Amino acid sequence: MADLALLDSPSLAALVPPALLAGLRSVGTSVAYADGALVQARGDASPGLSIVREGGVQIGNPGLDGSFVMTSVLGPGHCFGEMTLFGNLPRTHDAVAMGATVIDHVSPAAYERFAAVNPALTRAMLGMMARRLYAMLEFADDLRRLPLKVQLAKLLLGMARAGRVEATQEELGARLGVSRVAIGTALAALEAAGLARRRYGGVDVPDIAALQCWIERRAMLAPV
Amino acid sequence: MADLALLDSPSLAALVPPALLAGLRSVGTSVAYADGALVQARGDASPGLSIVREGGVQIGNPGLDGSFVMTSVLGPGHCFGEMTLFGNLPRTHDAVAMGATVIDHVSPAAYERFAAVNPALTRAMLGMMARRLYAMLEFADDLRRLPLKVQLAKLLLGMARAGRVEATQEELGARLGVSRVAIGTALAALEAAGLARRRYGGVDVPDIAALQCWIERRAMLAPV
DNA sequence: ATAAGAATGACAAGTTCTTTACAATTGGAG
DNA sequence: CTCCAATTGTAAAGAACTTGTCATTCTTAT
Repeated sequence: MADLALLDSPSLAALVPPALLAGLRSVGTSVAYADGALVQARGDASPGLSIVREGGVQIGNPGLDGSFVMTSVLGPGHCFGEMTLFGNLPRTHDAVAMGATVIDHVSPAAYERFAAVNPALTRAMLGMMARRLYAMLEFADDLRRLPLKVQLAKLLLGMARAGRVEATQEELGARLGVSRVAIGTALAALEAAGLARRRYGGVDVPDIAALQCWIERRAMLAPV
Repeated sequence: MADLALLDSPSLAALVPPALLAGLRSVGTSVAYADGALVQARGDASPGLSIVREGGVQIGNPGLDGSFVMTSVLGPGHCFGEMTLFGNLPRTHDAVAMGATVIDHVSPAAYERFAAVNPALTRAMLGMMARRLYAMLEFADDLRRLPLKVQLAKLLLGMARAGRVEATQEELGARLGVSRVAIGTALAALEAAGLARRRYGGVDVPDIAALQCWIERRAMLAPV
C-alpha cells in the first residue's frame, strides 16, 4: 500500500504539543483495523473524535454506481469526526483503513472531560477546523473555476513528496471527480510541458518550483 | 436587490442566545456599506470576525477573466472571517454588500476578551464551524458526483422560500460554476418534470416535497 | 406610453469530458 | 522465468458544457 500523500486536512498533531495529544489519546479506546477495513460508514450516528495512531485512512463517499469520490487521506496525527462532536451531526463519509491501521476513538463525554481541564485543546481544535474549512473552500472554488489540467497540477503539488507522487491515475481521478482517461490526458499535457513524468503507479514531479510557478500563472486568482 | 436565499452558512444567531450575540456585537465597530461596496478583498491580512447586522453579503471570488464564483450568501445574524481569527489566515474571498448593509467588525483582541468571559461563545463557534465544514464537504462531493440537473435541484431546494427562489439564472450559474446557458437547459428539464417553473428573475418551486423526493432518488448516496 | 436596461430563449460551433473497448506495459507471485 | 493482475495508452462515439450572437420578453424609469 503506497503512502498516499498525507496532505490535505491539517493535522491535529501539528497544532497541539505531543504531551497533550498523548493525553487525549489516553482517554480514548484504541482499535486496530486491517487493510481495507471499514472504520465508519456514512450515516453512522455514533459521535466521537477519531485520531489516527498508525497507518492511514481514506475519507470519501461511494456512489450507488460503484464509483468513489475521495475527499481526503489521513495519516498518523490526523483526526476526523470533529463534526459529530461539535455539531451533533452524523458521519458524512465512509472511512476505510489503508494498511494496518490503529485508531483512537474518543467519546464525546471523554473529550468533554479532557477539554475542560486542557483549554489549549479547544484552541487547537478551532485552529484545525479553521484550516480545514479554508482548504475546503479553496478546493471547492478550484473545482468550479479551474480547468482540469490546473486542478491536477495543484493536486500533484500538494501530494508530491521528494519529487514523487504515489497514486494511480484512477486514484487521482477519484480525487477530482473525473475518469481515468481524463487524468491520463491531463498528465500527458503536463508531461509535454516538462512538469511531470508518468510512471507505473505514480507520477514524478522533477521541478516542484516550476510546477508551482506554472500553476500561479494559470489560477486566474490573486494568490493569498 | 432581491433577498437571495440566506441558506448556506449556518448562522451564528441560531447557535447563541440573542443577548450573547448582542454583547459580542457591542465590542466591535459598526460599519455601513452601500449596495455593491467591497467589504473585504481576497488576500486582506486584517484578521477579525465580521457579523452582519443589516442587509446581506455575497462571498465569492472573481477570476481574472471577469467571471465570479459565489460561495455563499449571508444575511443578518451570519458571520464570516472565523478563519482569520482562529487560523491566522488571510481572507480567502471577496465580500460584497448586497443592498444597504451594516456589519460589526470584532477585532481579535476584542473577541479574545469577550470569549474569555463567555465560554458559551466558543462552544457556539465550534458548532458553527462544524456545520459550515459539513455543508462544504457535502457541496464539494456534490460538485464531483452529481449531474448538473441534480446539483441545481439541491440548490433550489436550499434557496426556496415560500415556494420561490429569487435569483437570476446567471446567479445560479455562479453558484455552481457553470454558464447561464447550462442553467437554462437544466431548468427546462426540471420544468418538464413539473418540479420548477422559470420566471423572470427567479424560479418557482410549486412542490418542495416532490423536489426533495426527486433529488433523493437521484443523489445515489444514502441520505445522512 | 415609451424607451432603456435586464433577463431569458434559441441556436451553432467548438471544447472537454465520459463510456466503452482493446492493446500494451509493468510489477510481483509462484 | 513465466504468468497473472494491475495499470496505462489509445481510439471512437456520444453527452454536456462553453462561447458567441441575435432575438424576444419582462421590468422599471422617464
